[in-house]
Amino acid sequence: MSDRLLAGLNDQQLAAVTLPAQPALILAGAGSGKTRVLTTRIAWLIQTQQASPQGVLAVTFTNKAAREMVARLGAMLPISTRGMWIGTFHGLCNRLLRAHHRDAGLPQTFQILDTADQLSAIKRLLKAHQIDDDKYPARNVQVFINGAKEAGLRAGQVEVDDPYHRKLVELFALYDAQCQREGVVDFAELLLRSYELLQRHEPIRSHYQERFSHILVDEFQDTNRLQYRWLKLLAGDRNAIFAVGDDDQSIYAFRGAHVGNMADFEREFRVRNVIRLEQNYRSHGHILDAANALIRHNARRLGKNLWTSEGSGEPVRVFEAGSDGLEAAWLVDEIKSLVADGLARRDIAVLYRSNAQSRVIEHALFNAGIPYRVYGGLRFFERAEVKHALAYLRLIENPADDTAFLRVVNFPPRGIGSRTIEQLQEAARSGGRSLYGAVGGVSGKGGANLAAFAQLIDGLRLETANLPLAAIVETVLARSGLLAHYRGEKEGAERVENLEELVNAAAAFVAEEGYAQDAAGTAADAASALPSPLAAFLSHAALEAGENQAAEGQDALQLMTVHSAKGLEFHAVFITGLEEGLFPHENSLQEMDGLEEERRLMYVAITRARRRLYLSFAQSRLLHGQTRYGIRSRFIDELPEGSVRWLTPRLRDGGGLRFGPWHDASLPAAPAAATSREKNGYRIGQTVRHARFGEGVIIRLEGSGTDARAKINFGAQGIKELLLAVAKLEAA
DNA sequence: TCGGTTCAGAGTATT
DNA sequence: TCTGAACCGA
Repeated sequence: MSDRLLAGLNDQQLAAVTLPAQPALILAGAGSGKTRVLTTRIAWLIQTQQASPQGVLAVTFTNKAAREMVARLGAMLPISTRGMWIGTFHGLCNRLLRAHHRDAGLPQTFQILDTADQLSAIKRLLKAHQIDDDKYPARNVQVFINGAKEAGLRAGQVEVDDPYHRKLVELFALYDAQCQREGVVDFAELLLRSYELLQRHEPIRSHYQERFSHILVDEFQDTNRLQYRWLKLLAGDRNAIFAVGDDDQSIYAFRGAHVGNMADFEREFRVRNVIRLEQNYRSHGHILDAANALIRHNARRLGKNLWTSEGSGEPVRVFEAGSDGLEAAWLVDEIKSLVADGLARRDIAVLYRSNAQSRVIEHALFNAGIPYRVYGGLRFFERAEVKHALAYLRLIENPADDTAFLRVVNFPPRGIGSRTIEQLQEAARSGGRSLYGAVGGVSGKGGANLAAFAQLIDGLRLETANLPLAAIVETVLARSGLLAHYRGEKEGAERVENLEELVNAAAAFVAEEGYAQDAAGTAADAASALPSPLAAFLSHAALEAGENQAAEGQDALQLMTVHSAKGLEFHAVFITGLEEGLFPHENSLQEMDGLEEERRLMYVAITRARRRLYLSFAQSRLLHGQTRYGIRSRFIDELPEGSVRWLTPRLRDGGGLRFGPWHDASLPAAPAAATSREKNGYRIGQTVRHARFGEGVIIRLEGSGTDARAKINFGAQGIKELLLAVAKLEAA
């Protein structure tokens, strides 16, 4: 059984999957089977009983990655993945805080502010304290606060030496106090708060440290400083962190990612097991040669070189266009011929550095009648009408949520204008209460309207108390007047649809996800009562904003930024706008290590392509209303000539475009699985000690009698095959 | 409260 | 050039 699990892994993958419980760093190149290693590792640990499903904690950055891990694990193991701690940093922290809300100093019903909610909370704060918003724009304050939190710092811990920053720190403290009063936490707070929870409460800390015998981290290069400390704290003395990442694909420094965490981890945890996954199962040789050559221009790397057992394939094609319009026109022609040759549109991606570049391309595609999908944009739970509905739901759960209150107090319009709101805010401030709590403090017509609104919320709370989640949502939509309001609007049809979709989402949440899922295996951890289905749904809405584009039905070309292409792969990839100033972006050149990050971004872009890669740039481009003349990106010149073919006269002859048949390389066939169980009292997964090699894990048992042999992974010492009769193994 | 006008800014993004 | 936010008048 475990042999089947391990079948088909290459040597490095096998070594990684079966490592002993020690700190390990896996440098997983693009397309090297990273997710497979992660999930197989978990399955291996569980199947060989080195860990129980409850004893594993696996953390990712996106819900998508977490879902994929759960799905693949479910396919590998006949166990329920429910109740396992596999999720995003934020999702897991939320779980921790829900279970220990009291110790974390939060109300049971605490709600999560998304980025937009946080910004409006800050705006409100600035207004209340009459801060000059020219000097302190809400956006900057937000960046400052989140930056501090992501570095693990509270207001009192930020060191400042000028009046400007002193004021920011002051606002930081006021903001935190406001959140505390309102019972809300922002994204960064989820992490910081749960870090502090573990740090300050020894029993809770040791409980989880003992429970999680194995911690696995995906995309380790993207962790920020706080996440690193969080992991370290949770790992305790055991230190069994299995970190998988690729420093060459670190492209999120701008949002706090600290690649240095990889080197820090290696040093601080004295990692003896650095394993490189360099065999690439995705791209043909020329594409990998281009990627390798490009990334070699970066100085600070842990070092890695991708290779493939497939052939060189086709060279990378480069096209020079006269203008951005002509670049798009060429793109259209090229895509048409790819499609004519039988390639599915969904297997072709057009990548660009910044969103604004999509416009010209979309225009050309639209005129040519080529179906396409643009990634990025508003997600389901971010739509105004959905956020309105959620605000009502939040108020039912937690009336002190002023952000939610202000969002819907006069929506749909009910005669509560800015005057009334000001009076209410004054009453709330002087009484030290929430807006909701201060409703009685406003007199006159506005006051009456406010009272009616408060009654509406109270009524909803009572009415929905015992209803199933979907019915709660339905009731709120009807009684709040939201549905009626949008039905009466000329162009409200889509909004009405979205609101109806919200009811479906609620029903699906209960049915599929099962809000009580968390409780299944973790009842012992949950010191307090479970959150209500409504609270769970609201967290879900904040933590998972949903799809960012609809209609995936038809076969459409894929348009996206290079950033959003990370982790994806396509048969054919176009990287467009390869001009100095655009890619690498001019703003990045001023930044510390900015150029290297841009180069990594290019590396990510190149390694998305399986079979065919196009690079293009334009001599002129309309930017901010003005024609800019660009020169081709240095990144093109950093590619090896032998792997590149110019389609326009430049370095080499132009030459006609020829297309070969598509070769689809499948993964190498898995060797036939052998069977083995216990031998001479040893079993697979067992940790043993060898006089010379130290501790290792048995990964295979073969032969019998005097010929009985064991294959053992000794981590840094490598994988050895030993005769059981000769080697003196002790059970560790 | 809405709708039009003016003005600044324009990079990448998940939770 | 285009977009979104802020602002002012009806």
